[in-house]
Amino acid sequence: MPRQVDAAATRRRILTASAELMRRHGYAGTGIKAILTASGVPYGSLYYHFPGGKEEVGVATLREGGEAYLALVDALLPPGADLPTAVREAFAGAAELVASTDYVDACPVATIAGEIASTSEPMREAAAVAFASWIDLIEQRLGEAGIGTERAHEVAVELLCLLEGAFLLARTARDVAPLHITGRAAEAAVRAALAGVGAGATPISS
Amino acid sequence: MPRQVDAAATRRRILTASAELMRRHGYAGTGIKAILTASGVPYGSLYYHFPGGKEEVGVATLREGGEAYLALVDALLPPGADLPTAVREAFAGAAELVASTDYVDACPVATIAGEIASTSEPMREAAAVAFASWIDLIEQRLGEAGIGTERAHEVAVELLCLLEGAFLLARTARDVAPLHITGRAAEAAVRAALAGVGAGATPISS
DNA sequence: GTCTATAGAAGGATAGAC
DNA sequence: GTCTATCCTTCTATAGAC
Repeated sequence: MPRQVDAAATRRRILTASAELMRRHGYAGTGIKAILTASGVPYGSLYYHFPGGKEEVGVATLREGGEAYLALVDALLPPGADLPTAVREAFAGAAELVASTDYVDACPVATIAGEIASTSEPMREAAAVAFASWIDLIEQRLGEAGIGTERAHEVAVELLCLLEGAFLLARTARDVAPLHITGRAAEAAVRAALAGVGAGATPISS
Repeated sequence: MPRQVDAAATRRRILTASAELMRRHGYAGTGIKAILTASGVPYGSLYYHFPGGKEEVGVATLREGGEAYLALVDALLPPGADLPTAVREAFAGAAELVASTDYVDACPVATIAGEIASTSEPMREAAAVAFASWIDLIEQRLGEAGIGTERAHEVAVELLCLLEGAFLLARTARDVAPLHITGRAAEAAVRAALAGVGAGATPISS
């Protein structure tokens, strides 16, 4: 069935183009035609794969971005990693990425999410799922390091907020300084949480 | 000269409508016609006051939002305030605002900034100026509390990133929890910075 | 599954009367 | 300074051939 293979490839081409365009121009600023032109896919094919039209493309784009970044978090914070160091390096890597792409590539979800949070329920939910999945994974890694569940959740949220805020400031100012500053703050927050581990809770033994 | 008064009023009506619409639908998602309808201003008047068209309206909207929030920061963090408490209350107030407006009113700059950062230089610069003005003021207040200039700048950036990230997560998840979590983190960050004041630097005497 | 043509609405902007 | 009429482009979406 080469048809199915082509179909999957077409879908992927659409989503790749959509992600790239929406990251630069936002959701409302990205036209279906622009996605078609960039992906080399004709009009009819898009509506075959995404009968829900632009909004469905947006939802799928957010989902893909969410999964991609979840894999990235998993790679940057592997089980058993030295968390403060890993976190610092993650922020440093983010700074490199942003600068090397001339301040367009940052979070694949944030830009779209901020734009449609009060406009499209399906897209808002997809973005919320993506954020929650990242927080859950970070929280899990912090928990494995001995930090209590509730505290681990708070620190995970804090780290993501620092990163998203820094992404926004860095792109707006065209300056990676916010990512380095928040990187240090994130490292400190993780260290502080780890320092509280010995007092009462059971630390990891190895 | 009642003409001038009316002119200023017209300009204000346009910017008020623009801010409200762009906060909800983003920049690209807000049409000139929608601004006209919402403000009750006719087509020609808008292009008289903003010859640069939509982009000039966007720049002015960002500028106004920046000034409004600068005044808000000034009110929330008055000179001589107990900073950890003031910061915690600021985040709590932000949570109330966001929830009470059904998760549409948050930062008047962030949503637009993320959308146009890679698209419109004039608007990007206006957003950057707004962010920088807030950071400068926060930094000044931290400095007045005895925190060294460099450290004060870092903490100011950290606080703003926490707030912006939390705004995004809260609006996306329709849940104010991120604002409460980051509020505690922000308070802790300020306390930690203040704790380091006595060691070498001159603390405020009063 | 793929492609083209086109409908129908909405977009930004301008001209020119008042 | 204000207002209306209108131009032209762009947008999303659909119909129907292949």
